[in-house]
Amino acid sequence: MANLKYSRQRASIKEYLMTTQGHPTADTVYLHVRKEFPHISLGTVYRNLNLLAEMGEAVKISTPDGGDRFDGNTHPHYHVVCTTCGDVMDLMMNPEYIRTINKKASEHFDGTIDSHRLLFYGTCPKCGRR
Amino acid sequence: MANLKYSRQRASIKEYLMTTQGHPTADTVYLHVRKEFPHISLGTVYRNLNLLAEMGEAVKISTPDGGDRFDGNTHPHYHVVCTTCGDVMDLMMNPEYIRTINKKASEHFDGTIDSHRLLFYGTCPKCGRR
DNA sequence: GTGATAACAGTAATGATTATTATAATTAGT
DNA sequence: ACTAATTATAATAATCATTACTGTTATCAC
Repeated sequence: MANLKYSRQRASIKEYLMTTQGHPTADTVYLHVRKEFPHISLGTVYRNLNLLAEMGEAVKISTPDGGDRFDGNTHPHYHVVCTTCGDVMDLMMNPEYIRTINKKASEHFDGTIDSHRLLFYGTCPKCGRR
Repeated sequence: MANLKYSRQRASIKEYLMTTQGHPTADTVYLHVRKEFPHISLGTVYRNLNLLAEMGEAVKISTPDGGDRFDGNTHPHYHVVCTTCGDVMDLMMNPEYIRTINKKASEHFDGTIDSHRLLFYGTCPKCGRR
């Protein structure tokens, strides 16, 4: 774990994830970090995003629609995909309830439930008023 | 809807989905249907699987790990991915509870929640006893 | 500083899926 | 049943997101 050297690029990627409100794709991160490091490559962005996710300093959000997204907010929470504009938003939920879902599932499964991925679909406030 | 012609290939794909216990990938379906139609192409399998899913005669299960899977069981239910063997199993849950999740999420989101995708991770009974 | 090691940029490769196109099968009209 | 119109097929090419590889450069322990 300590055998991970510092890199300006990774620091910049993390900085961007922490400050942005949205849930950027690797490509979006790439376009932004490029302003600071014009020669950064998309492969480096992917590698560092996955490194950050492994270290628990970021969260990878897999969506079946389009590419994966990344979130600097590591508190356990869910996400909503707006089916109109495609935007991804946070959905904070009681951690207690999150555990409850696993427990409930265990009752219906003859094995062990460790975790789950939950993604909501709906309409965001912006697209809703129309 | 009626402008959909019959095809032996699609019938065979559906037949396989209905009778198999598992949750095959497009490739697995391809390998099986091939026994009856040695000249079927993977593209045809994909197109018909998606057609069946659109018509509500099958369900597409998107997993972030590996390719999509398909299920002939169209009753609303969830799935568990065994983190040991990679197998995908059904997890029947009270439809009431499924609706409850959307309702609960709505309370924490300033917009509309229409649906959700939920995938569990755990250990299947077979891998568990070891 | 020096050298080992990890990170980098650039590019090639992969894997799953979708699009394209010419040919074949299926339905509909007569 | 015969022929034309329509739609599906097979084969291939294209796409998209992501990962792996290669040689070069930066970081860190000594």
